[in-house]
Amino acid sequence: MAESPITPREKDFAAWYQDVVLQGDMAEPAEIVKGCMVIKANGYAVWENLQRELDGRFKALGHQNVYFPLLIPESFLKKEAEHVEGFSPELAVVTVAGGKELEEPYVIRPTSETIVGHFFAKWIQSWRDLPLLYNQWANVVRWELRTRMFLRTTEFLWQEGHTAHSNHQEAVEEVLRILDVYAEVAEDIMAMPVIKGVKSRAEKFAGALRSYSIEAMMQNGLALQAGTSHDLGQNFGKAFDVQFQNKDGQLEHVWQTSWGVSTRLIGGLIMSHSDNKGLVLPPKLAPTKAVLVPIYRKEEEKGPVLEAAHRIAKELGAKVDDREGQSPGAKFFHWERRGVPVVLELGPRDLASNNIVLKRRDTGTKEIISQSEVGVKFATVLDTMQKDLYNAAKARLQANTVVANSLGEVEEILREVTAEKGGGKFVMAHVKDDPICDARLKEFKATVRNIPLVDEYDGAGKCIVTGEEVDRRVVIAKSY
RNA sequence: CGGGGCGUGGCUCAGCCUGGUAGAGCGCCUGGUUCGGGACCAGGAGGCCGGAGGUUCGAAUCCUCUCGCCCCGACCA
Repeated sequence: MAESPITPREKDFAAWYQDVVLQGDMAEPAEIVKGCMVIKANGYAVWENLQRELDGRFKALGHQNVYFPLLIPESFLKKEAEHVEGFSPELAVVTVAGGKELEEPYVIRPTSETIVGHFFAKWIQSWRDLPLLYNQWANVVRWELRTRMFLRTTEFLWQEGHTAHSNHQEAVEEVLRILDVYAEVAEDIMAMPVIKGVKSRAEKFAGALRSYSIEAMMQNGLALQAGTSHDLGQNFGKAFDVQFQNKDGQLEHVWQTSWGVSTRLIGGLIMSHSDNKGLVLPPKLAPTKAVLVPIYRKEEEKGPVLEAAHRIAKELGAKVDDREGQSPGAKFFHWERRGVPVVLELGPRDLASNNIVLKRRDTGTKEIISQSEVGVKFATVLDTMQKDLYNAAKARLQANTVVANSLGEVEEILREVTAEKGGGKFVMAHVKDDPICDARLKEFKATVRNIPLVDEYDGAGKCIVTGEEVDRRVVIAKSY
């Protein structure tokens, strides 16, 4: 990757984002495959870290990993009416295989509820078989009309949880438990504050009874749906005849859930923290937490500097950038744009004074510290940086969240921010959960992001569209 | 899928209007001097101009089609 300038964020947010992804060596468009991307080593390492965090939490809650086929018989999609309606426009279908036209085409999975339903029906007979708690790490394909790296690509990586329960309450508890896991990973690991809530009926997953989401705000004020958890009710249970015999000997359809987060999280991560110098990664997710740049001018300085550099780097688990023929300055820029949280400088002056220079990626502040304290200081800085990134994002979310009490006010606020290069705000207003209301908001190119689980505002009020009483304000925003 | 923009060495782009067989800067390779925020000198490698047709004696340049990327919209994690 040649290192080129990064478009300033305030000049063109979309161009900035793309530059950061490219210059941070996270991914690049797979220009030979429409709408797809190559996730590069630096990006994939972040995904692996996210996988590790999520997978451990899923397993701690009793889930097991499984793997279902990539190809799904086309007829499966049609078994749940709303599901097929929601997904058919974005399906990729295999009609020829082995040189022959297939009798029944396969769709490449856009999600796996249908094929999971089929197998759940085989595996579940008794209430003793429940709950079934599965997760799968997989790729899916959705033929999108417009793509952006990480945020929306034709193929993407995700995890999809699929569970079956003997009653609705237990399923709902599962849905909310997972939503908490998502929020925890987003906030504690990604340093990305989110709002947990219920999707409006108009925005819910095709085939679900209810969808829940975590919504994050990007640096331009647009919303990003960062994770979803669905209460599928008995819809798929009925469509695929997933039945169990209850304790009374009666046959019942199971209650299912499904939930997922994808590589989109990486897009959210980038748009939450990065700056005009490039990528900024929170310490807990950064593949490389620190790089040490050795500095020497005379040949006789080289040996001692490198020796000390490797000794200190080993102690910290840092990487030494000992490439020849690159000036220290060039190295600083290189690691800066790749989002490495801490860059250490060690030169003859430091050797003489037993010091080392430590620089934070987020604030850009340099600190000269004693070599004997570097271990403790390093850990503290990573910890502080993790917290500071979260706090900054949280402050931005709060600063850009406003209250509106009429449709006109919502329009006004959104029009104002949109005028500034496609920016956005979160507008809190009373809106009834009715597709008619969603449709009105769509006129402002905004949607109900979700109805927060926790009401941080002033309780009930009258819907700004219908005038009917609703119990709390919802989040309205333009979104990715 | 509609509207707009863009595809020329690895990267950023000039050349196209007015056809004559390809350039610059950066990067890369070799050697040397450098090294505390993008070093310098010398030498060198690298491009059938996104692809396919057409017009022409001759096409990066003109025409048609096509593929991809970016932006705006409609659809969506």
